[in-house]
Amino acid sequence: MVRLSKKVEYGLIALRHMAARPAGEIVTAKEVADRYGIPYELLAKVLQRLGKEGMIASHQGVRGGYSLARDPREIPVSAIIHAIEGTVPVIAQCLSDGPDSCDVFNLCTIKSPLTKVQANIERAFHSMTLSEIV
Amino acid sequence: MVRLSKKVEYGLIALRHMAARPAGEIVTAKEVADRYGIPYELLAKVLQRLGKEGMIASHQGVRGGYSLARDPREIPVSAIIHAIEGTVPVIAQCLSDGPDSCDVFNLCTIKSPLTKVQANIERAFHSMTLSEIV
DNA sequence: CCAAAGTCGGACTGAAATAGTCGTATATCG
DNA sequence: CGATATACGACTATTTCAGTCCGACTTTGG
Repeated sequence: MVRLSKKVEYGLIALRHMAARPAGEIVTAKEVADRYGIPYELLAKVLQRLGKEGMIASHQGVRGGYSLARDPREIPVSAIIHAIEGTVPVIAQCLSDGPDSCDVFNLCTIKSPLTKVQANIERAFHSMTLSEIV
Repeated sequence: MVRLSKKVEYGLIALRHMAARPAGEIVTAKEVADRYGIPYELLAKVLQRLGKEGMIASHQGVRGGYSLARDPREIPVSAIIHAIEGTVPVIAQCLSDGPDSCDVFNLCTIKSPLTKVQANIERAFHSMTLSEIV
């Protein structure tokens, strides 16, 4: 399968929600969760993560919440995915770095052609910004 | 994560292996499994699947095995993925048809923009054929 | 005919990733 | 102080994926 995680979907929905209203306006996690039927606790974690990555600004306390930290036109979808998942999405195991890379795949004959496809996919995610998610 | 399954990787390796030798030559599952260190039983299933989908021809019996059924230049990678996974890879849950489609995602604001990304990814897989996997 | 070498195909198990929950701490405002 | 937020880690449940096992069928060759 080639599929984004629910976390990423939720993150995109929340960010879009913020982008669709006046810049700087504060939105709470609960508000978004209720609005879109997303489990609150899970969304909260996603937003915390996005906060840590500098994608959104967090405001604690009683009138707190989150607000977009950047211009939606300058936030590519790829950055959102990366912020939430931590790792860069890699199409096939034999392309990944680190210890779990090619153990079986020393003999892997597929590696180099797949890097091209990989590049295409990354471009697809990189060329779309939050502002385009209308 | 955005990643192909092992089955697809194994399938690609096997098909490439066949494409790299004289057309019509018969190759056994065991042969490929040994050559690339792939679990035999799993590869066998993948090849069975590819056979059912008409991607390769199966030959039963003692001198049996598999052979490519089509010109490698006419087999796009997308067809291979589709044959093995059964379903079309869909980037996000809200894009899929059927019962598990939008239950939470009626309110999903992300659907239409993601279809564009989806189309890009499909194009990436569609534009590469087996013959290009050198 | 029969045995060996193949494919065919479903049921099963184990491991790992993902989704979701819970509890508690901390900050802020009125 | 008390209500309302975020912060954060530990825990559980669910699903998906990888891999295994087993029995059946098919063909070739002796």
